[in-house]
Amino acid sequence: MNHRPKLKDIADALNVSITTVSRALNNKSDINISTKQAILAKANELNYKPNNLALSLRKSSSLNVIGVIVPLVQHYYFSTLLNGIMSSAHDMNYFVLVGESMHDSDREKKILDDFTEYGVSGILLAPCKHSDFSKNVLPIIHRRIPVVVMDRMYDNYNGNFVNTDDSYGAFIAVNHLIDQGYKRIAHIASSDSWSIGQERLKGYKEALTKNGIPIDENYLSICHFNNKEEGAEEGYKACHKLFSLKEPPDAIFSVTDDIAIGVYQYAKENNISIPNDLGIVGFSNSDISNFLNPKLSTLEQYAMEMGQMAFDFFLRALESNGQIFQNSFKPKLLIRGSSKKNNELGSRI
Amino acid sequence: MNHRPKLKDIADALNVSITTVSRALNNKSDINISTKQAILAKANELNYKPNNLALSLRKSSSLNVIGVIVPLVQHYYFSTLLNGIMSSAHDMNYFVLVGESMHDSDREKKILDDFTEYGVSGILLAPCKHSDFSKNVLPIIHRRIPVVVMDRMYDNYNGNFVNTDDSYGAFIAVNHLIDQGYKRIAHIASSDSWSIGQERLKGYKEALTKNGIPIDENYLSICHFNNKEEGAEEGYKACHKLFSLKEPPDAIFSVTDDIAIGVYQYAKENNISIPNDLGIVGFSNSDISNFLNPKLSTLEQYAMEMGQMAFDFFLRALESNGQIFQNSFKPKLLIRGSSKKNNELGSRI
DNA sequence: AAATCTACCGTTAACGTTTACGGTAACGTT
DNA sequence: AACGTTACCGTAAACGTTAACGGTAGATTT
Repeated sequence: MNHRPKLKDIADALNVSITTVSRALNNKSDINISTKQAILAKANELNYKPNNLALSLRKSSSLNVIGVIVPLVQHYYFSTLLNGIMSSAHDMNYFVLVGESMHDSDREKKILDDFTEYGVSGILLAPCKHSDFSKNVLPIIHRRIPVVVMDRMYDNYNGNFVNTDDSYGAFIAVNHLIDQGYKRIAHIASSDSWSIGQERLKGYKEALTKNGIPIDENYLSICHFNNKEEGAEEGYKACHKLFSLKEPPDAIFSVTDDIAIGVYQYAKENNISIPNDLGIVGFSNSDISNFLNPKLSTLEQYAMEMGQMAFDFFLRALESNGQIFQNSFKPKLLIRGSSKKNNELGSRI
Repeated sequence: MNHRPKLKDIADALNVSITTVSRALNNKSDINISTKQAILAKANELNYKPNNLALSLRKSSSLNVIGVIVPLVQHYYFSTLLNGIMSSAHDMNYFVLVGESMHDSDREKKILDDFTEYGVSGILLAPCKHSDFSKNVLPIIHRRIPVVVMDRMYDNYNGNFVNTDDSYGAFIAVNHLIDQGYKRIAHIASSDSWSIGQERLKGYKEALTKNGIPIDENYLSICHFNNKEEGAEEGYKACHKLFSLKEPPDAIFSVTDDIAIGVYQYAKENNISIPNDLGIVGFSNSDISNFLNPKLSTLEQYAMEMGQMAFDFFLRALESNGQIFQNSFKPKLLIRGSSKKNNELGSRI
């Protein structure tokens, strides 16, 4: 007879009521110190563990469970984010339900609804492209379930979030290219209207104007992302367009690392030398950026720290009532081989 | 009033008992067809959704929830595996709890215990290195919770599993190198006693002997993995050792792509040309393998399909009683630039 | 006409826990 | 002696659902 011990087992063994046992284990008052100790000892002896399912039903919300939604776990950035969330969650004894929106807003909504129906105590969401805020997220906020939005930002959103200071990142990246002596700096941007792309574009322009360089719309090449996260092809096309100009750029700030890969391909096929003929800086510090040749300069986004903070924000939002937590991480410029124009010292530094 | 509708709401609205409503919604017998229809209509009108928490308590196991444990989500192979699992789970309306063992057996055990305590209806486990089967997994199997082991195999394990036919993969890889005309083929192996490394070593040896090539123990370089999944350094060292031989190898079959990266680094620093001076084949088709220069020949492991099948096995194990499901995926050799010795036609084919 | 069967439905207990409420005994206060 | 207070503990209801069991009315069989 090997069933899992419950309150009744302890109660029967000590001839007390279930309620008393519950009181002892939950540090409630109205209990004698010696009974309490006896109960605790017995609980320990029987290796009692509270039944989460019963607790969840009682509290009518899944205890210690959060839901996390990302567009795609395979993307290094998101898996790093997930890693950060899960490590914090594990420390705090939280379970993590994971769902993938696959960059489909309807699927995202379905998962969000499933999660709330399941009774998660909070939701951490990295929205997909074209995610519909009022349709997908608002109903959940109205249910008073803590939500932390990560990475992408909704327009006029003023709830909990953690994200990257994209315009700052773009600014220091372009500034760096200017410092290196590049003169005609292009930007391969993203077509969608999401804040990320817009902010990076903004930072790009700010850096140019601050350095007294006029903004040339010809040096703006827009990438139309499909939903499969395959930026390389788009980067290739965009690069081709830029090099069809009478005066092609001598540097590119690419809105993502993926797109930069396409630039590498174009450069290789057309004997354009990186970084001498063309400097390039990406965004994200994807794992691949380190294995390109030369290594791609890029912006570290602290995805793991973002994940940890997102979980922390969730916890704090759960406890405080209605307080709002927000943070933008300043990305860090990683200067590698792809953007060092005057590299007399070689790449061994 | 805006609370979530329950059986009682439907029952009250139609003046029937809760049980009758339950019967109607669950396609049970002992119910009049017209009452049933009325109930279904009402349920639809009120947008009734069953309460998972209550159901879970009743059945004393979390309904439609599985637990998945991988060593590290950031690893492309595991996130792809996860992706496969989650897509199938989503189709079948299952929730997926995810945990990371971080290649720590004790942590793995903790998560496994947490999952079973939580009441998941099944567990999909990609064991960490040095995972302790009898300590971590056996107790769960004894609880009759369906377990599917993925990727790594335990010694003498005869439960449900999906994995890769590693010896086969190694065999065709080495065979390919021989076909290309490489003569002195080394193997950078893994030190741990896990089946994966052993099987790949076995396949390596089989290919050599089948082609009448004697096995030279000097061409066996063992890598000592740490737990951080950083194979590149180890690969570098192993490669250094091999090239200190009087007669260095002209080809390397590397037990993983990560290790192959270290070989690339060594080759670059020592002006060894890949694939002309040194052919190399990796294992896993990691995302990076495609961005190395030249592209790394490697073995596709079908991680996504493995994940999908693992979930399918779980479902079938849940329904059938005690039946066991097993499958080994034959990996596919992806011949890329790193192993084409006689590439007169260039790499444009 | 009595007995049996069938179709339909409700009552009740159960899953394991928490909590509002009530109760008892001992003690102190008027 | 009557009352109030305190410390401790148990009873019962509740969370939302399912399932064993029983019951009733009508139809069918003996």
